[in-house]
Amino acid sequence: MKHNVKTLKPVRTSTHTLTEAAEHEIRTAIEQGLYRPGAQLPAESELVLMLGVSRTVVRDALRLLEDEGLITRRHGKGTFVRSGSILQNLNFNFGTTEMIRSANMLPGTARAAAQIAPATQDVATALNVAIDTPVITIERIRTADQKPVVYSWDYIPQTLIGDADVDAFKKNSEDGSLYHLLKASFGLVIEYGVARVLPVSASSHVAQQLHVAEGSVLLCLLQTDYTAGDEPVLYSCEYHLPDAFDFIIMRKGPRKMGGGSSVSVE
Amino acid sequence: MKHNVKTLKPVRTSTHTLTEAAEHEIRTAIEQGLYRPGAQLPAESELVLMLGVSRTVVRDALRLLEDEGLITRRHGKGTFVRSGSILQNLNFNFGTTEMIRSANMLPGTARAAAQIAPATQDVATALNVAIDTPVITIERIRTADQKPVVYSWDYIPQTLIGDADVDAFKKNSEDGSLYHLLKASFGLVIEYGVARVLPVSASSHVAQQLHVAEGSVLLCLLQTDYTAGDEPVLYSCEYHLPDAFDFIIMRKGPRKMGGGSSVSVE
DNA sequence: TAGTGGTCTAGACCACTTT
DNA sequence: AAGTGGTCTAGACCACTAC
Repeated sequence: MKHNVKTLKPVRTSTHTLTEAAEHEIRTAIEQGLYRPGAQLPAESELVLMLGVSRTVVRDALRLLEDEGLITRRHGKGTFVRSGSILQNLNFNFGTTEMIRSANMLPGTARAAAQIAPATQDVATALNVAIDTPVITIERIRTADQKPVVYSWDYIPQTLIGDADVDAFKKNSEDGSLYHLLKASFGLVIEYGVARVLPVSASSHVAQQLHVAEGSVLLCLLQTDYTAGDEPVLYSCEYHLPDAFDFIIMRKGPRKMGGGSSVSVE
Repeated sequence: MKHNVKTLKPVRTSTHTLTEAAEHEIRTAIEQGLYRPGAQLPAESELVLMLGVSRTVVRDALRLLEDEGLITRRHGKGTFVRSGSILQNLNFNFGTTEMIRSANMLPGTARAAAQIAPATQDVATALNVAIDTPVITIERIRTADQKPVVYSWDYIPQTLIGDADVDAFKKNSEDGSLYHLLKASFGLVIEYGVARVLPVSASSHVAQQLHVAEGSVLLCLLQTDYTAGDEPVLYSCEYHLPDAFDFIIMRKGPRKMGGGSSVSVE
């Protein structure tokens, strides 16, 4: 067997680990059609040679792609490209804009308002601040192909932001990602979110914003986003039209709960 | 620093990896209160000594616990026990029974019926069989503390089961986990599930089963469960009372999408 | 028997946090 | 400077799947 072994070993920088670089290369190869859905990827040992990295790096990269649903690995058989990659996957924390875009629709904002208001009980609890603490409050109607699909409220503690920037939020929130704004302007990097999902009946106010009948069924996503240090940064309440998207969740397990072991921590 | 270093190195068996054994030990130590919420776990290097395994095993075990939400790891600081562990976590694929039990309620079945019927379009698509293929069809009303909370339909291709076992399903489905039955009786091990979550309005039939008004808002979970070989085994349609449980999802990211790298796959 | 992914070791160096 | 978790290496052996 011959292979084009490349040894373009990258320099590890603070922003790119070898694993991330390897993952990106494999993903790109798949997306460009070098490995088609259903096809088998080179063996891990091959990838080690091709990428010039250790097997640990290759395996970590493949694990990322597997978590994402892009590939599957089968013991003794090989690694294969998945037939249909799963989108709208709630296991990943993308914003509404990105979600609409990935559905091949045009994202937009029909209305955006930002102000500073005292935290209600729910908001205060979610953000772990005292009730009535001032929070940046953003109300938005998001559209896909000009049609309203999501009505949302976002809350950010003012203390995390500093003053006088409410307008920046209003301006930014019209087109873009809050995540990006929080990172770029305030150095707040969201690491993960915890979402509650529940079915609701549209109140007259919400119904009006989304152009549906009062009492229509909607999906409500209540989400708190945290930094790596587990500090709550952003609380969101989103009302989704049920027809607009398919929300999908990959559920691992059931877990093989380990029985008696003989290793001991004390 | 002194530590009770135990070197009870377990034998790796086909059912228990070292990683699983280590994970179980650490989890047990936490659950028994040895490490309380907010407290710091021993450093990875300490755990290596205490458990008598390599750092790889320790890290893999900690990763499992982190995915589960039991601990958090902070670069440069340490590993800590989470304050409140997250239950009803939709990232994991437990059955309704287990879910009710973990909410400290008494699980039960108000009604269970099993029969063989031809697959409808939806069922056939989900299970990747031809339309009208015979499938085991199970209808159930699940109760928590005697109160109906979930109305569900489960579908399993008959070819996976062999004949004449419909009654086993009826009998078993009254108390227990389909997952367990599938594994114990037919060797079908579920590795993961893909769920669609959507809000619905209760039809008159469903409303009657759950003792709610017609048109009430319900959460519908449409889930397909797969084996390790990505073969669909079980398709479920569950209608949940919105008040009964809080469904929670941990969402990773937003991802730091890697920019240009210099590793090449070809 | 050969090839695959899964597990595991022992050790190194790096980046982040605290003292 | 010391301690932590994060990344990476090189190599070994195991378990599963095919031929």
